[in-house]
Amino acid sequence: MDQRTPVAPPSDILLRRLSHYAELSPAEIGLLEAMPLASQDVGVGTELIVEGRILDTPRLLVSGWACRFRMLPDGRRQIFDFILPGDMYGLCLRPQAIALTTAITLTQAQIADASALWVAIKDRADEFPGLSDACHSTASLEEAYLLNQLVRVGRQTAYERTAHLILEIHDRLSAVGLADGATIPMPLTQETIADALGLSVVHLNRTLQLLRRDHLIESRAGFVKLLQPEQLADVADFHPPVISQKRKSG
Amino acid sequence: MDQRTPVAPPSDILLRRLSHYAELSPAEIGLLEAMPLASQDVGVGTELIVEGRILDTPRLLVSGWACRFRMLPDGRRQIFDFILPGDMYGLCLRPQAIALTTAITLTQAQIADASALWVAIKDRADEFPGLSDACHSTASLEEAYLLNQLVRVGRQTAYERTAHLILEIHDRLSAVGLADGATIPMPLTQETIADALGLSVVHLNRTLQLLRRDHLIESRAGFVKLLQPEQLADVADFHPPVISQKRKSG
DNA sequence: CGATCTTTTGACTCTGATCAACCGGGGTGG
DNA sequence: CCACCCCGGTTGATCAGAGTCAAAAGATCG
Repeated sequence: MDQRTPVAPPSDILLRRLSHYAELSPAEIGLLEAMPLASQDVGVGTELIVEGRILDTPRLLVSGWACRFRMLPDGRRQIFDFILPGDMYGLCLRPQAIALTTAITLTQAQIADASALWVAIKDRADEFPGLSDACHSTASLEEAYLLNQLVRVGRQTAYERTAHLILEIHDRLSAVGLADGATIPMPLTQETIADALGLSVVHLNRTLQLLRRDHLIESRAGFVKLLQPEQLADVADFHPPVISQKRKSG
Repeated sequence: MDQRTPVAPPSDILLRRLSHYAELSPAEIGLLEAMPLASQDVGVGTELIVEGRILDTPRLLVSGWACRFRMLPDGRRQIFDFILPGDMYGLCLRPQAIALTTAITLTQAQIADASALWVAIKDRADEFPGLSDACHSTASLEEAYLLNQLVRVGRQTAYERTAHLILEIHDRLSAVGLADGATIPMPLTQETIADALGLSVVHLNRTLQLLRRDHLIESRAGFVKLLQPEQLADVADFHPPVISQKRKSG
């Protein structure tokens, strides 16, 4: 029944994630592990961020999926980005910033407080250079995803957009160890995906069928498998975001 | 011939801009005025930011327009946002961040170095709280514009998008005193606007004609006039971004 | 006064939206 | 246990918004 990640301390997924972006010292790893292990369960549709409120309670999405979005008066919805397991939200590098969008959970989810991490990189950045770097990297990534989203929605065809989004999600889930090779969980309804891609549900459905018929993806009950990642990346013009200069050369 | 802003020190436009977001102390105003008055002239198509390069040279666009964009391999272009007079660019609150997009000038432009401001808010934020606040606000605004852009392009019709963008630009130009009431300079070609709105030039042209026919705007040689701003805001569902809590109440 | 760029117009196409109905599974309540 | 219902996915038919192609008409600029 419960399809959430098998029991693992909240710090685990975050540790896995941040390690990708910087070398973490034992002290830093210690800090992550000392972060409150208690995580809270919330149901579908829970508001994680409320537009207009001050962003002062950094949190970690331990499991489950969420999204940031905006509604138009007549019910049209645009999803800006997805918040995936291991992502932090409700924080902003700018002090006293207020939330520009609302965010809600799209599945059951577990959330944990991330204030400790926040304090560490904010007030004691020099003690925790790795954490600081890694958090800055995740902020850059978020911006990169937003730009990708804009290109998808603004200039790509339905076919390209869909492929591109799938690749991006695969990339992100891989980074936190939630991809099983080319197979990723896909708990989103087609309606949700459509609202992210700026398409109608019906058209998205047909586009997915096309991708399947072209043997680029395979999808069954809550999962998507990338059959030919290279071709897919080719049609979508997908490039994993580059957010830092290579530090090691030669 | 030369339609740039009448001679005014570079610090002027920035001062006008930042004063909107925070009370500036005499010391802070002094700092802005002491910023190198020398501004450099550059032609159309000059690269202001190069994707992949480290963002370490904060600059001020004193006059002229620019944009950030990305190209697809087959020539399609998505413009992410516009850089207007009084905007800063080439900086990032995150240290050692690398540019996620390229930016080029769309008109002749004047640019000035903004390192002084940068140093002030970065290393001596407590001495310059107003400047610091104001700069953070502009960063938030940039993000808000990006989100607006996504809604336009993802969920609005051509008619709505066009109206929305015009209103946003009017707002931004007003903030730096470049709007003459409801009339704003519009140095962009329709091709450029189309690339921002995710439309074809032909369709944008027809959409503009519709807006004119509906007496919502008027446009002539390099200028646009908003004839019925309220109606326009209504069709576009336009709301000026709110990026800070009201500080004064009662 | 050409040459080039931008805007405009016309005709046609097509991608993607809309409307409506149906299917299938899982939960629920009688 | 079964009927019902609701939700999400699928299909079909039709429509319309927006793209494409092509060319003309204005602007601008050496």
